[in-house]
Amino acid sequence: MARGKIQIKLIENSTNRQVTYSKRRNGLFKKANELTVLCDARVSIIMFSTTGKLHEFISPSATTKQIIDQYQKTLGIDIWSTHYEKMQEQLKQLKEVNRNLRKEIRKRMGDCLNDLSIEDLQGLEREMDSSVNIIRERKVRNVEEIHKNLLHELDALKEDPYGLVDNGGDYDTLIGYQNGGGGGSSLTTYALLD
Amino acid sequence: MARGKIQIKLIENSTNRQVTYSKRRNGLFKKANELTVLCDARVSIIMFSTTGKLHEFISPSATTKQIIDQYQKTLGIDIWSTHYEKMQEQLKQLKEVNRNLRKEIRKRMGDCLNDLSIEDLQGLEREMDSSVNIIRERKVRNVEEIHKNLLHELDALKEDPYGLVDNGGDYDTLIGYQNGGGGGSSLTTYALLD
DNA sequence: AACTATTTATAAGA
DNA sequence: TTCTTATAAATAGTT
Repeated sequence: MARGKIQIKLIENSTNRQVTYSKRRNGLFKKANELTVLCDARVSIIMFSTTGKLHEFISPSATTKQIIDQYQKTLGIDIWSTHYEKMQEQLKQLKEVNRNLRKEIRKRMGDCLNDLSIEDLQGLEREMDSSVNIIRERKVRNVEEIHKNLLHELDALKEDPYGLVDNGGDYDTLIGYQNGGGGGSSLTTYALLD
Repeated sequence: MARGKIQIKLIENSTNRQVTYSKRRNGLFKKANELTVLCDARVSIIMFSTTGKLHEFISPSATTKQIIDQYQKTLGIDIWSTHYEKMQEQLKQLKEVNRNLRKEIRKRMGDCLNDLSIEDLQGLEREMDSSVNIIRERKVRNVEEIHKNLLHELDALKEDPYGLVDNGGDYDTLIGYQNGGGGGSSLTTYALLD
C-alpha cells in the first residue's frame, strides 16, 4: 500500500512476513481502539502468529471474559457444551442413583411401601428377617467377646494387684471397640443436593 | 480521515456514529483478513455495538472456539474455572453421599457390620425389628384387601352369571395392584460411577 | 526504528 | 444504504 501495491497472499520471505505482521497488527489494534472510542463499541481481538505467539486487544471498557460470555449468550450456544455436557450427565446420573439408594433405605425402614407388590413385600420381609438375624448374632458375638476380655482383665488384675499392667483399663476403648468412628450416620445426614 | 480530520472521541450524532461504526467495522475486518493471508496468522475479532449487536471475524483457518481455547492455554488460565470447579465439587459431594447411602443399606442387609459398636448394633437391630413389623403388617393388610376384592368379584359373578361385568376378571391386575413398576431394584443395580 | 512514495481508508456530502 | 471524492492514515520498500 505504499512504494508499490502488493498482492494479498502469503509473504514468502519470513523476515518481511514478521515485520508486516508487527506493523499491521499495530495498525489493526489502533483501528480497533479508535472504533471503541468513536462508536462506544466493545471489541476483543485475539490473534496468534504462525509461531504461536499471542497478541490481544480488548476495549478498556470490557474484559475478554465478558466479551466471550456475551458472545456465547448472544449466539445462544455454549462452545464448551461438549466439555460440560459430560459432567452434567454424570451429575444427573449420580443424583438418580442417589434417589434410588434413598428409596431402598426407606423401604428397609418400613417407609414408602406403597410402591411394593405383595411379592416385593414378602421378599423384603424375608430379606430383613435374615439380616436382622445376622445383626443379632453379630451383637451376641461382640457381647461375648467383651465379656471374655473383661474376665481376662479381671484375671490380670488378680495376678497383678498393684496395677502394673500396661493397659490403663479404660473400658471405653473396649466398648467402643471396632467402631470405625462417625458411624452413627442417619438418613437425615445426607441432605439432598438440589 | 478524509474531507477533514476528526478527533478520536465519541461521535455525538447517533446516525453518524452508526455509519462510522459500520464503515470502520468493515475496514477492521478487511485488515484482519489481509493480516491472516499475508502473515498466516489466526485472528478472532468479536465486537458489540452500543446497542448490543454482535459482529465477529474469524480467520478461515480457525474457529472461535479454537482461538479461545488456545488463548486460555497460552495464558495458563481457565476463565471458566470457577464454573468448572463448582461442578467438580458437586460431583465429589454426590459421590460421597452415594458411598454413605450404600454403606447404610449394606448395614441393613447384615453386611459391613465390622464398623459398628455394640450400641450401634443394638440400635440397628431394634430399628430393623420395628421396620420388619411395619412391613409384615402392610403385607397382611394387602393380602386381606386382595382377599376382600376377590370375594367381591365372586359375589358379582354370582349375581351376574353371564359375565356381563365390565371388569374382565384379570386377577393379575389385582395381584400386581399398587406395584409402581420396576420395583425390584436390588443393590447391584446401582453400579458405582468411577 | 525511521523515512516516504504510494496505496488505502474513510469523513462528509450526495 | 451505497456511491463519490477530497483528504487523512496506513504502510511497502528502502535506509
